[in-house]
Amino acid sequence: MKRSYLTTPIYYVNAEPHLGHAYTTVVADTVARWKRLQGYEVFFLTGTDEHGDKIVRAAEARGLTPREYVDRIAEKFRQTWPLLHIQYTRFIRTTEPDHKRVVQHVLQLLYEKGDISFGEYEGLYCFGCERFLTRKELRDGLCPDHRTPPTPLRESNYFFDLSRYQNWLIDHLQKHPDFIQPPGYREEVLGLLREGLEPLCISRPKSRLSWGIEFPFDPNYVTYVWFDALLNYLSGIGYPDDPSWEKWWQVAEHIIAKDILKPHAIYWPIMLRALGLPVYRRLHVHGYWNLNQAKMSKSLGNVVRPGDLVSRYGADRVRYFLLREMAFGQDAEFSEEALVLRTNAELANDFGNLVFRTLSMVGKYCQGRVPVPGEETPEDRTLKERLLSAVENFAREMDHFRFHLGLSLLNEAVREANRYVDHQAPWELNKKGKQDRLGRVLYTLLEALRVLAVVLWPIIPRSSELLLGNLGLSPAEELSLERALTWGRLKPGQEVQRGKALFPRLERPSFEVPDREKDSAEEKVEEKTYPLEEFKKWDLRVAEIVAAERVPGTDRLLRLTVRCPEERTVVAGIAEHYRPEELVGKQVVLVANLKPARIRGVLSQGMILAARDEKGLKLLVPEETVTPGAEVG
RNA sequence: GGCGGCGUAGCUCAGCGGUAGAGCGGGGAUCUCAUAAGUCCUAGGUCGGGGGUUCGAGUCCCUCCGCCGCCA
Repeated sequence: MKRSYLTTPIYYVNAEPHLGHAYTTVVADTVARWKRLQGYEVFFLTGTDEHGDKIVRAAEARGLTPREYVDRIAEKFRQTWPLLHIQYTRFIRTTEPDHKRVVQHVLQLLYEKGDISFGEYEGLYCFGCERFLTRKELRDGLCPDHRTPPTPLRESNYFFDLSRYQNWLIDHLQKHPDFIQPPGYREEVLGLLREGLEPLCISRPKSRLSWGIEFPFDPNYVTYVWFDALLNYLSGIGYPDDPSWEKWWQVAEHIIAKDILKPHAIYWPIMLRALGLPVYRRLHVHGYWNLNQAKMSKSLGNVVRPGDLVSRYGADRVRYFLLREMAFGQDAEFSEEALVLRTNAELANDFGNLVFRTLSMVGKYCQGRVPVPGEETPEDRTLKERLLSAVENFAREMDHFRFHLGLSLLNEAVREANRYVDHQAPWELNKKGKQDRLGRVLYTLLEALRVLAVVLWPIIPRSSELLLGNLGLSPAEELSLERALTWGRLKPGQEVQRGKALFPRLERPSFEVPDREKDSAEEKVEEKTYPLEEFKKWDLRVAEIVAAERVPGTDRLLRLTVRCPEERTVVAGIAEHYRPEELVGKQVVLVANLKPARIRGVLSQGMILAARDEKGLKLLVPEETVTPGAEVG
C-alpha cells in the first residue's frame, strides 16, 4: 500500500484563523486528496499550538484562564476547516495529555543522552513585556512597547546543543537536494548553517511562565516554544506507543509558510537525529499572501477571515483561487477583486460554461441520456489526446506542488474543448439530423467532463462531486486517477442531469469609494428604484444567536453574540419585544457589512432585520434551520 | 552591516545567450448550444538606470537606484 503522511504546522492560538492558515491547510488537503486519487493511504495532521507566554497574555487581556482561552480559539480553528471542505485525519492540540507525555519522554531521552545542558543566560529583560529583548528590538536603548530601559538579567535555562549536528545536517542537505522545496529555501538554510548554530534555549523557569509542559527531570522549568510544538508531528501519529507511527513517519512531508523555515529546517531535523530517528522526507515551504487593501471590500477589514470568504464566495472558489493564484514558494497578492476576476474567467466562463452547455445540449438533443457515439474522427481523437496529455502534465505539476501550473494546463484543455464545441457545432448536426456524428461529439465532451471532474476533485471537491453526480456517476466509484484516464467509462443510455450552473458568474465588484455627491445628484432625478447591483452591495446572512443579554441602563437594547459563521457582537433595539433567553438558538437575518458602530459603549458589528407593524415587532427568521453564515439574497 | 531575491505590456506573471511572451482587463469581429458566457483577431512594452563581456544580452559580469526577505 502506498502511503502519505502530510502535516500543516500546528497553528499558534494567539490569533484567530486567517488567510495564511487557510492557504497552508488547503494545500495540505489538496495534496491529501490528490494522493488519495492515486490510491495512497493518507494521514493528514493539523492542529493547534497552545503553550507559551503570548497565550497567557492574550488570555489575561480577555479575562480568561489560559485553558478557557485556548479551548475557545482551538475550537475556532476546528470549526473553520470544514467550511473549506478540509478533511484532516487528526486534529492535535499541544495541551493534550498524550502530547505532553511525548514531549516529556523526549526531553528525558535527550537529557540522558547528554544533548541537553543547563546553563546561564544573560540578556536584556523587559518586565513590562515579561521577556528578553534582542538588541535589534530596542529603540534608543528602550523597550519599543513600554518606553522603559530593559534590565540586564541572568537566568538559568536548559539548552539544546545544535552545533554537534551542524555538519551532519549540511551533509544531509547536500545528499538530498529536494529535502527542502522549492530550492531557494534550501539555499537559505545552507546559508544559515554555514554561519554556525548557537545552542537553542528550550526552557523557561516556572516562576516566569507556568503555561507549558514541565521538564520531567526539573519541576522548576517548562519547555518553551519549538521543542514542544515540533514534536506534534510525532505525537500526532501515536509515537512512541502505537507501533503504526513508524509506517507514517517514513513518508512524512511537512507543509509550512516561510516564516517558520528555521525551526523546521534546522531544529527539527537535528532533534530527530539526536533522538536516533530518521528525519522527515520533505519540507514544502510557501510564501506570504500580501493583502491588497485597495481591492478589498471594506467589511473584510484587515484580517481576511476564511469563514467570511467562504460565505461570500463558496469554498471551492476560494480553494481554486488560492491554489491558482500563488506560485507555491513565492509571495502572491490577495484581493477579492482578483478572486472574482480569476474565478469568473476560469471557473464560470470557461469550465462551468463548458459543463453547462454540454449537459444542456445532451438534454435537448439526446433526451438527457448519454448518446450512442458514432465513429471517431481525427478531431475527436485530437481532443481526447490533448486532454489526456494535459492531465498527465497536470499530474506531474501536482506531484511537485506546482498547483498554479497544473491548473493552467487544465485550463488550456478546457479552452480546447470549448473550441471543439464551436467547430463541431452540435446544433448544426442536430438540425441536419446527423445523429451518429452528434452522438460522438457529445459523448466525447461528456467523457472530457468526466475526466476533468475527477482530476479537479482535489482542488474543488464539492463541485467535482456534483458534476460526477450530474453525469450519472458515483463519486465513490470514479474518484481514481487511473479510472479517470480510462476513456469511455460513460455508458450510452445512462441518464444525465443538466443541474444548476456549477459556478455562477459573479458581478464584477466595485471597490472604488462611491462619490457621494454624484450619487445623491443622480438619485434626485432617478425614481426611487435601484438596479440589482445596489441590493447586492449588502451582505445579508443568516446568523445564529449564541448569547443575549440586556445592555445595562437601557430599555430597548440587547447585546447579542451571533455566529455567521464567525462570532460577532450586535446591538439590537428589540428588548421591548424579546427576552434575552428566548433568543438564544434562534436564527435571524444579519446585515453583515454595515459600518460598525459603538452603541452605549458596545461595538455593534451589524444589524438584525425585523418587521414592524401596529402589533409590534417580529424578527425575520429562516423557515427552517440553515447553516450559520448562509447568504440571504 | 552581511547574505539572498526581485524590478519584463494597464494588472498578475513566464522567459534566463540568438528576431520580446501568456492570462486577465481594454478594443474589434463572429457563432447561438451556453452562466451578457464561447470562438477568432488585436496590446507595439528604452525587458529599473548606466557600463562591460560577446558576432549577438531581459537572458552572463560590474555598478547605481528602488522594493523585499533572512541574518547580525
